[in-house]
Amino acid sequence: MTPADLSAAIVRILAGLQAAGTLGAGSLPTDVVVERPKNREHGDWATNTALQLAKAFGTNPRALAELMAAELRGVAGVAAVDIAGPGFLNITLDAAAAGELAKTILEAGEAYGTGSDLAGQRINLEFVSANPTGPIHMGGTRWAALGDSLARVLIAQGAEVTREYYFNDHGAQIDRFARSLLARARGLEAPEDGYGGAYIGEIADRVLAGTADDILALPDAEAQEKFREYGVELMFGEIRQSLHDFGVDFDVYFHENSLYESGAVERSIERLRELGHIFEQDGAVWLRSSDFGDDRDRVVIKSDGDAAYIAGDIAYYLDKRSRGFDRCIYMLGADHHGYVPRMMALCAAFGDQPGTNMEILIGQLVNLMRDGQPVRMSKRAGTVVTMEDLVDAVGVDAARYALARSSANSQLDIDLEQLSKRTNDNPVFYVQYAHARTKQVANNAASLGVERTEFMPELLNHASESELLAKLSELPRTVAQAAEFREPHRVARYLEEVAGAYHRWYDNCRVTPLSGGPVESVHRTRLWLNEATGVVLRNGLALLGVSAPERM
RNA sequence: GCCCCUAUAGCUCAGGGGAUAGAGCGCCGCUCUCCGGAGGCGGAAGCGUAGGUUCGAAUCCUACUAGGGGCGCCA
Repeated sequence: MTPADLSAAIVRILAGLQAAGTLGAGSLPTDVVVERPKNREHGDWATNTALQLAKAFGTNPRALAELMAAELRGVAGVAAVDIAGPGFLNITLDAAAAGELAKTILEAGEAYGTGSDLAGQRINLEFVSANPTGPIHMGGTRWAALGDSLARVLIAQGAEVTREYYFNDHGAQIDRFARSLLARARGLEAPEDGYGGAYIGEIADRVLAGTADDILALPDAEAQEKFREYGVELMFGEIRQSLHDFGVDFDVYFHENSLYESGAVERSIERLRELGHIFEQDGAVWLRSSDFGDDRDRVVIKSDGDAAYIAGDIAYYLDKRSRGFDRCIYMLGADHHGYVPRMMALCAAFGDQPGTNMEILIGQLVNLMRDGQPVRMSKRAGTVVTMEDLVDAVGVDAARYALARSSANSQLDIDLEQLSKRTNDNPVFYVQYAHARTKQVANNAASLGVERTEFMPELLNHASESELLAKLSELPRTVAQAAEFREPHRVARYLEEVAGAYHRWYDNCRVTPLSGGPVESVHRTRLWLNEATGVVLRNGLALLGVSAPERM
């Protein structure tokens, strides 16, 4: 008996009451929320359904609660139903019905926690998309952790997800990058508007070492082109490697330049022109984005004939849609939030639904802190702190967990001291240790002959077992909400609660008998609960891309 | 000036209309004759301000204050 089972039972009861004429006409909910009450004196589960629906059914909350309670008491596994306050229903299960969950979880295994809310949806999830002009900095790192985890959560809800990286290999920033490489190779200062980190020297050296001809002997324009061609390739290789080492691999690395080479940019602008949303003024080509909620119109082709940045986005969006994606989710940094209205406008200009076909998530900035001061310098990049810096300092698990455990729309300060020097005082270790402990307990149980040969769920009746079971039952709902709200951090917070409940259970309920004592049914049954906790922690950590070690 | 995000414990953050607002860290106590004490138990400590909606607001709305970010024919 899980909260989901109770919820379904309540929906059936309401329908039954209405069919019997006991309730007036009123639209029935398809799902009601059943929650663990904060105060254990209020039972195992509680719902405020009667308070919320009474008005719609033309009755008062207390009366509706009475009707529902009478029916609920007849549901198998329900031990008691009380009505409290203005109309809360407090439900107590019998221990066996609650304990059954341990077996359910073990039978489901890796599938426990998955759902089908998003079944059939084809989602394109674009994140990171950092320019290949330098290493990935903290903003991109946060998106890598959060985006990859979101992808996993969406997949767990049945969506078909393509992780995509938009590779901006076209335009002025790349030119500056190439000029910077060339200048460094010639022993000159970086250009005024160029890039100056130590990595520029490294890349420049590798370009020189990797090309047979003496490209420094070429005229500037040709030499710069060589540095652009090979330098971008090398930089991008490094970015891919950093991401891979971070546990993030994209299904598609999309090259902006390909949109220009294939003519997709011209074709997409032509399409908008046919739809009547393009006009020309002052020698430039404009998108009438103000017709679609943007605060002004936007230049698509500049008066000098070059494409503006948005031209690539127009073509890219159309390309994603033509590849069959119902939803295109973009994860952007806070410094790009001003770009959102024009993106939504171009979506609408194509006749699509902003917010549905196109969804944009904005992530606030993240600061690395050390000794209470922001860390701004990176050895390699010169100015920004990179993904590699963070991983070097704290490791992949701690880095990903720290970045994924907070909501994207709050700014985040990450304390390197807490994550590195005192690693055992870190939330990720609290969770990972709980998982390792389930393994240790299982090993001890095996060596003492405790096996899962019998399962008597009514023996899981200690208060700490009730708490643990209740917490384990919430994984499916947590994952579903994380997917619905695009908030994978919910999974991390949930796991911390599971870990706490497990540690408390461990201190109260032994899986192995005291030395010399007989192995009893209760030990064998508790082993199921121990294993079920391991499954939940493992499945949850997997959604965050964090390892579940068997020992620490 | 306009737009976006944020304001909850000493710190970093959860809490998407419900009952006594939580976690980790830090601080003060306690806890091991038996599954790893990297644990557990107890304590001190908090919703920026002012209104509004509601039976009920940390949560929704408005104003204000404070912090961060953004407002190019840059990318």
